[in-house]
Amino acid sequence: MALEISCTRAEADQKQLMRCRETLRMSSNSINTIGKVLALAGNETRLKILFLLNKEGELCPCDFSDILEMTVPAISQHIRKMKDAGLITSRREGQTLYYSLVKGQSEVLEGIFSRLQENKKVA
Amino acid sequence: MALEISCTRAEADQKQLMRCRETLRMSSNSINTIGKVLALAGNETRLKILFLLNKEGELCPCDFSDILEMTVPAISQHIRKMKDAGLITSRREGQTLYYSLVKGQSEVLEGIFSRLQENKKVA
DNA sequence: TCATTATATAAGCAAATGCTTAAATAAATT
DNA sequence: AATTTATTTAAGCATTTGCTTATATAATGA
Repeated sequence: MALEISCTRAEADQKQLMRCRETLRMSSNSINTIGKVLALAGNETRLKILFLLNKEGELCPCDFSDILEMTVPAISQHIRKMKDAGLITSRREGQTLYYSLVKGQSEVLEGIFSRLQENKKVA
Repeated sequence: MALEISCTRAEADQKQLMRCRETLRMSSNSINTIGKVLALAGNETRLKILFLLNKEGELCPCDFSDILEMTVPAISQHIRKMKDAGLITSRREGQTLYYSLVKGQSEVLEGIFSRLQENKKVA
């Protein structure tokens, strides 16, 4: 891909194109960070896990396996991704690992949860 | 996968498991809808497109191709997914198609944009 | 009408994703 | 120490995703 500005439309607003590039450059860190959170939450299984953790406080992989009717390894692999991203954390009690949300880690997620809980139109 | 409750932990809270299932059942439509939006916005290219549309009002595929340094077909395919999902719409002016956000269609997205614009910690 | 421009669509392919099953860890119980 | 339980990790595989290139459609202008 060429790097120079190349949109050939007669109406193309070169200043707008430059401004857009600058906007993205300025926000690139935020976009990258938020994009990762959205990609994680964009999987239905993970969204359910996050939503339930928000509502119940903490749950273990075995619980999720029951609730979501999925194998424990499948759950465990989803959990790992979210833990790696710093969205959730764990506490051990005997053999059981209780997972919970890392609070204040994602205001975007918290906004989503509030919408889901209110059971409003959420699109 | 078995359908009955099967978590065998001594501490397993059967009422909690039932409550979680009921919660998911109640919110399943919302979860499904929001999950699709998050999956779309969870791609960095699409997130940038949505972000720029929010900021600039409307832009055409050619603009995005320039700004994001990607081929027009690549852009066009991302746009299609978001249009199919009802997140964006288009207006024709001669040969050019101007795309814009469908307002009020996703409050979740709007929340994300406001965070990005403020350039705050967004995780 | 023919060429040009803007966009979309389709086919092909490499990479990423999300499951499965089997094996490894770790803690509790016997 | 050996067994059971909870969880993780790893390997394998089918599906999905997101690009590429080539082709189709649609509008403009010579």
